[in-house]
Amino acid sequence: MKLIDIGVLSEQSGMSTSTLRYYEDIGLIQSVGRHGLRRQFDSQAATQLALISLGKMAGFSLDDIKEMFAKDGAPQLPRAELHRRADALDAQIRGLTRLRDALHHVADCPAETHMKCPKFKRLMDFAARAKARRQA
Amino acid sequence: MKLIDIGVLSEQSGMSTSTLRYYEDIGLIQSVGRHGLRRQFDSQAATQLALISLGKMAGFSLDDIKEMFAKDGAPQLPRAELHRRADALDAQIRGLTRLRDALHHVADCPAETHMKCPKFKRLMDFAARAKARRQA
DNA sequence: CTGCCACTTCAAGTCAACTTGAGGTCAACC
DNA sequence: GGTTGACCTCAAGTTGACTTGAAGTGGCAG
Repeated sequence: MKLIDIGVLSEQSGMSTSTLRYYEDIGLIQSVGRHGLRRQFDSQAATQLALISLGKMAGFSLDDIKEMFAKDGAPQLPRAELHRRADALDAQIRGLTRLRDALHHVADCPAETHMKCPKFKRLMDFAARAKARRQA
Repeated sequence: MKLIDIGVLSEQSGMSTSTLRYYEDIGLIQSVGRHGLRRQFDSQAATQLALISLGKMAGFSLDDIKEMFAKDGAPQLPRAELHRRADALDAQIRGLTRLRDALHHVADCPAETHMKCPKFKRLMDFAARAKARRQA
């Protein structure tokens, strides 16, 4: 297994070396050795960082991500919980799709006020309902 | 136009009154009067909060959201920029879809290590590529 | 008219996720 | 063998987004 220097991993992943050190501190990733003082990682670290990156995109906290995947990308949680989180993600994806549509809409709609436009109103009604559900 | 008390808006939106005051402080929403000391809002405020809610879901900062929509939900930015942001959202939606699939996968895949599973590898390859693009 | 309670202000506190600063180390290139 | 540059540690600082605390106010039910 060939090792990669923290600097290389930083470049590959787009995360600063201080972030990588921070992630190691909190136990999110592991280095497998040193070259002089410099941390060395194996190629699994790149996979982990990819997962972390996706998890952050989805709005999960680092703690959430930490308990979602073990260091090898294996699941840390019971199946049912993982499916539950995946379903929550689905709801979020639907919300984002609405926001994307709303953005395209306000960019192009000729109605002088958006609340007069039935399409926009539908999008906002959805947002209101989504919010109410989240609160419950 | 009938006015709603901050407490009612708080209940409707699922945001605490202190959050609503904070949002008013930073200019994200506007109250239209007082009943005694209590802020009163009009029904547009509910729409704004719906947009704010969606924007936060998408990972936009409050500042981003503030410049994206004016107080009536009208676009604050040039069309091209709004479309650009919508496209960025699209990329994010694709990433979240992959994460959702990855979650379902790790929950169910019988392979003893995930990196041995071609399906999982494909998902992670995507994540790595997405990250590289973002950095550029 | 007296409580009560949800609001009010304003400053300070909190939390996650990093970043920065000071002072130090070491492999590699000249 | 000296310089350099990217790393090292550890503590402290920063940012965004709120929340909390203390002290006060005012409409409304009884």
